Amino acid sequence: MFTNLNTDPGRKPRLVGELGALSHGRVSSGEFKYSAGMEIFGDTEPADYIYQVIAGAVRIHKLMADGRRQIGAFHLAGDIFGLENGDLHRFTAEAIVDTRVRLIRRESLERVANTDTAIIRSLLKMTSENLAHAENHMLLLGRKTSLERVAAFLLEMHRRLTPEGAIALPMNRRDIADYLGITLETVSRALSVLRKNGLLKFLGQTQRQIVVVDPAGLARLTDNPE
Amino acid sequence: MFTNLNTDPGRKPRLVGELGALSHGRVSSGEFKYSAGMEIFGDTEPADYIYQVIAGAVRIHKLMADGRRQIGAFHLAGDIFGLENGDLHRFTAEAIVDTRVRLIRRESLERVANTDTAIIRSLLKMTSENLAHAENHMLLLGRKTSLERVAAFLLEMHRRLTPEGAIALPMNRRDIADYLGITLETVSRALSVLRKNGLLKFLGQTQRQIVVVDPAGLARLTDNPE
DNA sequence: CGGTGGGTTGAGGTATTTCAAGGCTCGTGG
DNA sequence: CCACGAGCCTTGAAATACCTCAACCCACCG
Repeated sequence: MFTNLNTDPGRKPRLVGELGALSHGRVSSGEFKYSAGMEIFGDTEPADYIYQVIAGAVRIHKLMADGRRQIGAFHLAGDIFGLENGDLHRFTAEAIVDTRVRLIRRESLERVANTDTAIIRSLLKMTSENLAHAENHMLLLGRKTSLERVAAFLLEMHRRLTPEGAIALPMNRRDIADYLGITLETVSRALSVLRKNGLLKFLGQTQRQIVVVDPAGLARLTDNPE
Repeated sequence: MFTNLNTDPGRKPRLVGELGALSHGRVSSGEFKYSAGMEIFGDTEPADYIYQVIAGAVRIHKLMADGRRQIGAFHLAGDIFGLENGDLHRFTAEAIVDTRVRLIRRESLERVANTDTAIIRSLLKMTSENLAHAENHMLLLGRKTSLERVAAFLLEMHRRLTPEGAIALPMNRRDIADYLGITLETVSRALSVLRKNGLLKFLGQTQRQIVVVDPAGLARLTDNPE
């Protein structure tokens, strides 16, 4: 019943509002499916396309030589990702679950942008939103405790994929850990603490857990600007 | 002799290249001086101006309710800061040392941007550069050891304010610590280790230290994408 | 000169990591 | 249709990187 909360294709794609030209057919775009775990693009690859999640979930990350990983963001239905100013991608992007994605040729976007300032403004707005997210995430990574990080994560997911109140998390504990800069065991322990304090419930024991949170209670634990 | 390396007003301001209109006098701008420690703008204040460092150094930070601080970036001669997409600043900005700053009315920039796509493109480019910096910093804050963080910091400063090879750091240990998400004692210990390993020299014991680094050696210690 | 604002270093404490074991779910193939 | 392995999650116990607290030093300034 709750299984597809997060991948609901009925959700209104945000891009339509953001980049009017796309819906006017002035920019060439295609659609593509990636199954869980597939790489969408790699770090330092040429950024020939930008992407929009139609349904599913995507993680973007950086990897260190010894395997340490930092996930910079999760992208959910409606989100744009892979937008770069330079010629190369700065993250690797992978589908977390089976995911449908719209592809837009960058070249075609550039062409339209030359004559249409609204398009560039949209790109600027999206880049600014990514920047604001990264800035808040720096505070989390630099200064918050593990409990605060996990509370902030749940609040973010609550805000982004819950009209009703139940969250079906598409990502596993390792993904959450690499997003929050802690280990998967610490994530698990923090979730247990929150559950014991009644700020969190697991509905059903099915692999991808469905979660109900108490946003006001969690907000008291973190210092979230969002 | 090295005292003012970092605040050299002779350095070519980067803005001239970035925002041509400013040098054409089509955007109203003024100049202002802030002494060390002064606040330039505060978190959640209206973003009526954008700023360019002419000489000196600025830190921008977020503060938690209990005083924990995360510095998002240091801005040096030539850098633009305070550029927001929304109406409010998302950081507090303070002068680290005595600093000269150029102010540009946002309203006046907006007006020009309506007719000049080059301006919006410049804003997009600058925002993207800030984003790229934040993305790299997330990896540092989430996954690097204290030694790797300090090495990365020194490399960044080396790249940004050293044509010659000596760095006069404008910020103190607490600022560095809050930028790197560690404590000032840990910064100090890491610097001592680097010094013992010959990757770093202090020139002169004067309050604001001058530092000479071995970039290749430091690079081996971190995983820096920059 | 005495105080203040850095900075370094040591010793001990602690949050988080690491290592390890065990349980649950689900898909697959005998 | 059941057995089994793989993936995921949780929990415990021990190790450790970093933090906290504290002492001390030095440079600078009124």
